[in-house]
Amino acid sequence: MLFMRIADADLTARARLRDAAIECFAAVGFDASVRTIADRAGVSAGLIRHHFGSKEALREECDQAILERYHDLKATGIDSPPTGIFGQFLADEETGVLLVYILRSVRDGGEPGRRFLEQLVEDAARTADTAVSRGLVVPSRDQGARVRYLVYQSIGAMIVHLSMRPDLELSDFSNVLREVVMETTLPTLELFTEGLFTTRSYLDDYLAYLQSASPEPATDRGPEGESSQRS
Amino acid sequence: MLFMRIADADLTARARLRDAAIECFAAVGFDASVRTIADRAGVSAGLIRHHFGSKEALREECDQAILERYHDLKATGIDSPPTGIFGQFLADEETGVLLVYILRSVRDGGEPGRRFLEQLVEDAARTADTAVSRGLVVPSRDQGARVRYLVYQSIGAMIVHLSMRPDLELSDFSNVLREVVMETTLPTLELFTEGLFTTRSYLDDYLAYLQSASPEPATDRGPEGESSQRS
DNA sequence: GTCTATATAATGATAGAC
DNA sequence: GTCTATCATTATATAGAC
Repeated sequence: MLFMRIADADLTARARLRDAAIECFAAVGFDASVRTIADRAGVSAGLIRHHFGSKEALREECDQAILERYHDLKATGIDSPPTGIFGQFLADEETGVLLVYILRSVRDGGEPGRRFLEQLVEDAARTADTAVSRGLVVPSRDQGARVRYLVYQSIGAMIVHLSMRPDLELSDFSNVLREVVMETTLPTLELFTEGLFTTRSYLDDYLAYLQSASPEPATDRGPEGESSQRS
Repeated sequence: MLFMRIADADLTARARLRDAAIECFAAVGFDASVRTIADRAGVSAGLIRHHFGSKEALREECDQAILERYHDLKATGIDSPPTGIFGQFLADEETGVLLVYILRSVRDGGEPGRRFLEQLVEDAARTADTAVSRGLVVPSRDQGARVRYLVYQSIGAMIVHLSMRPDLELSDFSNVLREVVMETTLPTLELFTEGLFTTRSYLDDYLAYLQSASPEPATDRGPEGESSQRS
């Protein structure tokens, strides 16, 4: 049996099935068959029906478990420097599985993925607002749009990385994530610190266009002008 | 027949099947059944085998066609201002299908997606190098890593948007893409123009860390210091 | 060239023995 | 609680008629 289990400890078969499902879903996606899941748990496929009723119900329980683990992680998490929004995920292998599970959910769409994504956006919004109010981050003319944009890009980039590694082995999760961070830290810091354009004209032109299009552009920023930093 | 075809003109049944497949793959993903494809083309499913041999072979032909269309589009394309790297895709409905097809390919991983992605990175690298040499974009300490990072994020963010819209109707493709651009233009321009951090310390600390870790950090940038802009 | 009908494989669901 | 065996469904692949 080549299980490579993370925690096949003395859990009830039900919990083992749930954890095995989480690992399978994270590793190969949600089209992992019930037989594969049962094999990983070391039990027979019929038990899935017996304990959960259906594969769909099993997945819902997995989603629930992941959401709880995410909240637990966030509760204990230090608010790390905003170097990419997800540096805190890189601790151990279990959090690696957690992140990959969420990435798969978002990638595959549907209600679970949407809920995870909205949760991430919500949390990031709080973090961003705090950072702005502390003067660490420049304010945006539309803070909500910016944070959503940043989350979509962070998550999306990781999804792309993930998609380039088909059928990831569970033991490789944290390694791959670390690798991604290694590759993206420098560009991220450069972009966040120095920007990309050498001229303001692209932005200013667009702002002028917005002004001309609608009378009240609904900004939540102060007076127009340079990127002021309020401490 | 509710076909909503884009170009069901006087094409040979083979070409119609291929175009129908492209549209189905873009609309619902690559697990679209051969029956669905045949229905959309207005022929029977057996013809797919007759003309292509297998669904996999059909997909390869679709990939090939998309790659050619992409190259054609890029050949005729003006090198637009780098407002996000893919503003040129937003023209008509056909290019919308093109982009969504590529997004699905990347999202689902595998060799086709990898090839598309590498193509995009390659092209973006040329564009970025030109922009840097023209003094429009600040140079990076690792241009290759930066452009890959930017492409992964752009594509990834669009994949996330796409995943939040399951079973997109073909006629909605360009609308959704336009919507995405509307939502992301301001944050993108802000970030590219003004950056995110109010301090250089995150970047400088990381650079110092890199220096201490390896003797020759292999930068392709000039002397250290402020973000110089050479015209 | 095109269609209808069928073979084969995989999957989730289910029933009943222990 | 757990397992084995089977059913029903769906998808692709295939064969043969027109």
